[in-house]
Amino acid sequence: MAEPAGADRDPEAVSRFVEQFAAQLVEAGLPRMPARVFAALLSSDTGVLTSAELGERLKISPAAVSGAVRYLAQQHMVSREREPGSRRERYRVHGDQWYEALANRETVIRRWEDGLREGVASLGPGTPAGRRLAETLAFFEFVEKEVEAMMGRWRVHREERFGRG
Amino acid sequence: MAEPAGADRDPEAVSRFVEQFAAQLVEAGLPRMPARVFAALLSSDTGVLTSAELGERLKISPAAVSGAVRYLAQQHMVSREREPGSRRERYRVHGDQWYEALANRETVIRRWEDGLREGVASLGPGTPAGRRLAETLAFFEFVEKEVEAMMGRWRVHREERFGRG
DNA sequence: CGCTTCTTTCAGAAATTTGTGAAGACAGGG
DNA sequence: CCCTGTCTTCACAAATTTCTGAAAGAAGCG
Repeated sequence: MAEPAGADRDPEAVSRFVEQFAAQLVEAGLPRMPARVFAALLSSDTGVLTSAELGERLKISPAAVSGAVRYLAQQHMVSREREPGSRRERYRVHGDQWYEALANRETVIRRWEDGLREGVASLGPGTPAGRRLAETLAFFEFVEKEVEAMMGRWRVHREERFGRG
Repeated sequence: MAEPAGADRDPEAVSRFVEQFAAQLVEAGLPRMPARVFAALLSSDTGVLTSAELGERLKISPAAVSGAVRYLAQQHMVSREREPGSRRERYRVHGDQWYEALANRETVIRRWEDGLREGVASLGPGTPAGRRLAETLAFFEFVEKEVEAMMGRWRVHREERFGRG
């Protein structure tokens, strides 16, 4: 029964999961290729794969891997490591950082807030519409603070439950 | 100086805001038409517009309005009301409900969780990959609980600051 | 210093998504 | 019971996005 450590167990099962989970990510707004690459990394044993491995498992061209990885790195969902002494690059899911990136989306929220502030100013803070926007803005500011606190609590919770990975 | 209540002040300013804020929403994953319709509602004085008004302000066809509104209603970001005694339909942003819909995304999170659970099972809970997925799953479960609590706090905070709208 | 291996960039083909016009459906009002 | 006004659905056209193959660009290694 034992698990031949190092090799993925049932490649088909893995693939099924990858595709299915990637589909969810797509539905949530992620572009397809990045979603697939990400899911593949997530379900790999080490959490690290090379460009070639990704291309092979997902049956996509090097170009597609390159594009997807760039996207994911920009979103801070993976990091790229240069294997010293080799031209190979390795991409890694940061075990405990990627979901912070997902959950935060700090930059995005900031831009929303900026947009809303402008809106309040230009529609007039005293108008009904202005007031509605101001309330929305307040909500995002609130969330921003809360999420930060929540992440702190998560780290504690996580450590209790999993030990620090 | 006063604000001619009822009429939007500077239609151009409103439009600028609508388009700019909609663009942010698009970037965050919302389809374009729904984003524009939503922004238009958000920046209207009453928070309620008819299909015709939307089409006129955004320069889009009735078909486009129909599609966008259906999408937004499914996401619980607007609600539709039938003006009794008229065939006109009115669409409303729920002042304080839409961001709950945004923040919750409960259904989405649930599906992610389901996907992850399957993944853990099929990759094997004892494998490194399985453990990674399990941790991710734990994270989402954690977030789900936290968000609920957060929303409670928000309602309190909101009431203090704005009175119950 | 040139060879080899891997990655990135670029232009185009293919597929998907998006919005329109036109026809159909539904509901009130005469 | 038909007419009118409003929303929805459908099929198609247009635009955008997405992925590939090919060529150029780095970086180690002999």
